[in-house]
Amino acid sequence: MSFFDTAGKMAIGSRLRLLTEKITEDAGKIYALFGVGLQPKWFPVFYMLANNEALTITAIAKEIGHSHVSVSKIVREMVKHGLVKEKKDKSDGRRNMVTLSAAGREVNQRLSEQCVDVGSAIEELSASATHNLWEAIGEWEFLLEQRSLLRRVMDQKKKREGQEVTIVPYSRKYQQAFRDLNEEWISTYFKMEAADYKALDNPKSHILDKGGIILVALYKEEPVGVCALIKMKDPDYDYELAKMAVSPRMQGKSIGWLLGSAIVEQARALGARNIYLESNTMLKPAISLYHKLGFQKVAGRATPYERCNIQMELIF
Amino acid sequence: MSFFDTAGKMAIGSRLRLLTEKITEDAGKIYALFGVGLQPKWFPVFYMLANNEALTITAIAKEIGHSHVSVSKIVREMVKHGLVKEKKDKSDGRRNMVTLSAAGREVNQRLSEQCVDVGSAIEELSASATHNLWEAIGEWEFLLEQRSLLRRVMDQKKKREGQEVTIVPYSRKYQQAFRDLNEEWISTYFKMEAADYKALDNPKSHILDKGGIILVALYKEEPVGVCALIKMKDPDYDYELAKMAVSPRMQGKSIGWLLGSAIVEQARALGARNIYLESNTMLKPAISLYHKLGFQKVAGRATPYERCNIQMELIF
DNA sequence: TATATTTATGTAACTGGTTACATAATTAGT
DNA sequence: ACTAATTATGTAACCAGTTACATAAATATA
Repeated sequence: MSFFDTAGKMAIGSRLRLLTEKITEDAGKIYALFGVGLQPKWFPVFYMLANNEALTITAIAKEIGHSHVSVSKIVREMVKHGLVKEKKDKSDGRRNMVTLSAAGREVNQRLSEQCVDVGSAIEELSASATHNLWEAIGEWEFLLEQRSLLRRVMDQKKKREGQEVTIVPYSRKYQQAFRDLNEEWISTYFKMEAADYKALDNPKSHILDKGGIILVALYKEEPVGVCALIKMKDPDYDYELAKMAVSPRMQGKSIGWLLGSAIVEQARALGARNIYLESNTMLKPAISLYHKLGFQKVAGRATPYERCNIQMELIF
Repeated sequence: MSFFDTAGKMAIGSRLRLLTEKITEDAGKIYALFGVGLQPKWFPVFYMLANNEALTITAIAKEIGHSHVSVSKIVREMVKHGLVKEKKDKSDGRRNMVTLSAAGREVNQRLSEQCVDVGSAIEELSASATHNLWEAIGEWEFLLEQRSLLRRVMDQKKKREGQEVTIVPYSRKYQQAFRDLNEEWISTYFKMEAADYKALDNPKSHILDKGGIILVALYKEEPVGVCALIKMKDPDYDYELAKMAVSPRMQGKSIGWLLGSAIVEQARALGARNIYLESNTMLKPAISLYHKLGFQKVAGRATPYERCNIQMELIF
């Protein structure tokens, strides 16, 4: 069974399941060996009851990490075997108070010997291993609690894909993409306005020839994001960041951040004192991106765009 | 959920199951995230097929540690999703050869990216833990392969119970036990003989008063084993080890060994040159115990017992 | 060469859990 | 004081595996 050696970490779930199963199987035999009339799967519930006067189904479930349904079933089985008793709580009609019966307490006595032997067997096992499984499980539980495996994989994916994104300067072949990517989000959230058509249809004359810049983000050769830096005729501001668009199919790959920081870098290289931009508070991810890039909200100015309800600036 | 902290090692199965479950759950979401049309539970089978031209159900099962039934089901599901193909083996009509379909190979391409990200996520996770779960699992698999958990617990039990056994000298109150324990095994395997009754009914006059010794093994105050050292009137032998009996309900606690070595010790203290005994080869555990105590088979001598077919001696 | 054993696979039923949904009792918010 | 939300529990159906048993093909053996 070299599978786990070659398949690597992808099979960790499978591997854990197998180990769990092997241990559970032996656990069954161990209970039989000690002649304690207890099923292994009852143990967590039984243990909780042995160490508490009376507990509700839900309380047990929460403590041992099972679903309440599972606990409910187990309790039912144990009642049938005379190990526990159920009693409705007087002060709360929903609660089903479960307690160990006399027979259950008697079993608990005998169980303690088993606990000792299992404990020392595992102790001995751990002692002959260089890596402590028990501690390792505890750590994983903790680490996964902090940030789930899913989250961690998502982050890795983003990181890897981000490395596959390249930012290149605009050229004729990206004109269609420049228009389409912008039209896509604008018409999703708002309506295309006259000023949009002017800039999107004539990027060269309206942006580049006037001393502006357009950058394109490529993912596997395909343009998936664009961003423009437009020269402003304004005494207060040198450039405007505008027409930033990222394909919705490419969200979550930091493309916006890569484009944004590249454009800011270019502006700095061009000797800009500042950058201005207009947006809408509806576009939360965009606003938060601008924040991360260093932009700050500024008081209202005139704008040709109806959809603009927030204005920001970045001072170098 | 402090359960695992207090319940200790007895709950290791439960704890492993919970961790496994959490990981499996996230695994499902990860497959969804990558849009690879693969169910997590298919992975081990899929992986094996991706790395081998064609495999039989059983071969896959053996390699990934599932039952063949499970593999059979998984293959059926994957066939329905067009990922694999089945084909009867021409040279062996029982074999069902399974291979990846073109679609399956295509999925394999996309899966590789996922493998990379999952691999690095787990790598990163391991790096931030001080105890290496992966290695620990490997070690446990190995150690449990060597000696199962059941075996280890059995050994612990024996050891602990052995420590609770005390060997005490015979006194009047053990006369009944001395008789009953011996009669129990003799009449199970053979028939009580005249010589038996003589010794068992009058231990004082027949054994002790003639310079012999009787030892009793107590487990929780109860006599559970007996053994006699009888002075022999023989030029060759000083003492005979006889009437050794251990309650069948107390087997597997090394009581025989404790009694035997105590009696050998006493004989040595009495200045014996040797010990003689008679037994029957049918009683395998007894013979092997005598061997462990240092007894060797000797040639035939006269004996009052019909059941005797082997004679042994221990030379100091 | 006929028969017994082993091997490959499938079907049915079980197991130890789960989620989804339902219901009744309690608590909170106006 | 009433309605909405929450909590405790149960029932039904599902899930990913298992074992037990059945069958057919191949191999070993007398």
